[in-house]
Amino acid sequence: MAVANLSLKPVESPVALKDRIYEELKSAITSMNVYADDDEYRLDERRLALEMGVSRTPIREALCRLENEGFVQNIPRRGAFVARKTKTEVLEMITVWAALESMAARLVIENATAGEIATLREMFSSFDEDGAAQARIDEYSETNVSFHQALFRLSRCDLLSRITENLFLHMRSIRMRTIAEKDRASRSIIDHMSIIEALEARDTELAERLVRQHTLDLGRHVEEHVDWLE
Amino acid sequence: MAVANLSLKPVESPVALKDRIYEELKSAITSMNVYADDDEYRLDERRLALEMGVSRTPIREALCRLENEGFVQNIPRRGAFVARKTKTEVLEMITVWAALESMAARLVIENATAGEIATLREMFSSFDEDGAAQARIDEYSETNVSFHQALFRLSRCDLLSRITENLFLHMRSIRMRTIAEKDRASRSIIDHMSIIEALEARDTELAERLVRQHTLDLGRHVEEHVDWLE
DNA sequence: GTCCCGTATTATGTATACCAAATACCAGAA
DNA sequence: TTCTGGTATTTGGTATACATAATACGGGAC
Repeated sequence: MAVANLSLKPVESPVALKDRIYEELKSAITSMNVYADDDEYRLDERRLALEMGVSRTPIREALCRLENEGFVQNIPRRGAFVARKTKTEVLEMITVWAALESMAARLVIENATAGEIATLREMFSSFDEDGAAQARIDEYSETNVSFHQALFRLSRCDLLSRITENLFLHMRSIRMRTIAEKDRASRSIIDHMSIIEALEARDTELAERLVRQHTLDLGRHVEEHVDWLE
Repeated sequence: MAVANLSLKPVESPVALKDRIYEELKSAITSMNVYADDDEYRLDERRLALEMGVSRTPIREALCRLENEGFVQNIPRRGAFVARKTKTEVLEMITVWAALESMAARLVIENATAGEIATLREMFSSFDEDGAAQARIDEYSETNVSFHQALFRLSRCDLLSRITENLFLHMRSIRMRTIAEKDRASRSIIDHMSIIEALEARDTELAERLVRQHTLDLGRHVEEHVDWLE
């Protein structure tokens, strides 16, 4: 018997409620300015359930995941709160970030093609003129994040990307209050160019050191200039 | 009014059911030999609830946490299974480990006292004679793990330790099937001594490189010799 | 007026019930 | 005997109900 050779794609299984709620809450939390004031942001299960039109159960499962990822702090018998990182925790996140990204740089040199590395350079092509980065600071900030994410993608190591993804989201909250310090942009673009050059030259040790130093510099900057974290 | 100056410690809040279940399940999963045969180990919610004498709710919350940590794989509408890592995933874990531990080495040099570094050396004092490590391979294996954990502890970076803790647990399952390869012990002890010497000399770059290479070597070994992972 | 204690209320932790999807099983036909 | 299709059962996903701990509030005493 002839078998119909249809090219079928698997039907998408309906996404579970808890997963959609997780996404919804996560994006809500990461896009809010947690450090704007000193209020604690409480996440009332009952209220959330009511607002989202579901029962408490999937809300709780979503909060559980968010707690494991560090976006929510759950105090027994008290409830869930949007997590606020201490300065120490932020500095430790930056340290881990530095460790992971410098390893990513090594892997990029091992695994990425010259063409792929070239795409990194292209990302910054529109910021060539002096002061362009400061002038379009928001746009540059986006490119900045994309650059670091691309580095992880080109490393071909999923786990590295996955761990860092949450670190990025945490840092985004921090950045919301750090926009003021625009003078770092020019420094940043120089760093990035040096990193790209090291990658192009396939200089593993140099690329690794530059990436690490770039991130640790951010850490030092936070250490010295950020005084609004407990 | 005089205030009674009693030295009281906070009453321990009764540990929530879900947390005890989490601990119980985690230790059960990490101590079992997941890779012994090809069976899938199913975690039936109802059966677990019955066996542990609780309802399904706390079981589900515990499974949720374990899933986030990668010990359990939850297939929608199918149930929870003890997670089996693919070879790729194991290699990626080792890569991340290498990244984190080489950063830990840097921090040890920055933050640890000479006395603390000396404790690392002492850990291996009973394995001084040639072949002692191979002779008492189980004991050496324990010391081995302790050494790496101590390195993270001395780095004074909680986040590094915390992330690595789960990596260690995952690797333990792998090691259960790798005991056969005893010839690696002598190589391992030489590596560790070189690392300790670099730490004592406060040679950051060297220590970092040695630590990274030591772990990446393990990765290469797994890559080449482990054929029982999918 | 202030402080303390007891009660009421609220919210989390846990248990249970219901529903829908997936699998297993069985019967019937080729 | 084997394959197919339908039904039954199992099981995870979700909703709801109940119990208990924590907090808030109010009344009474000093």
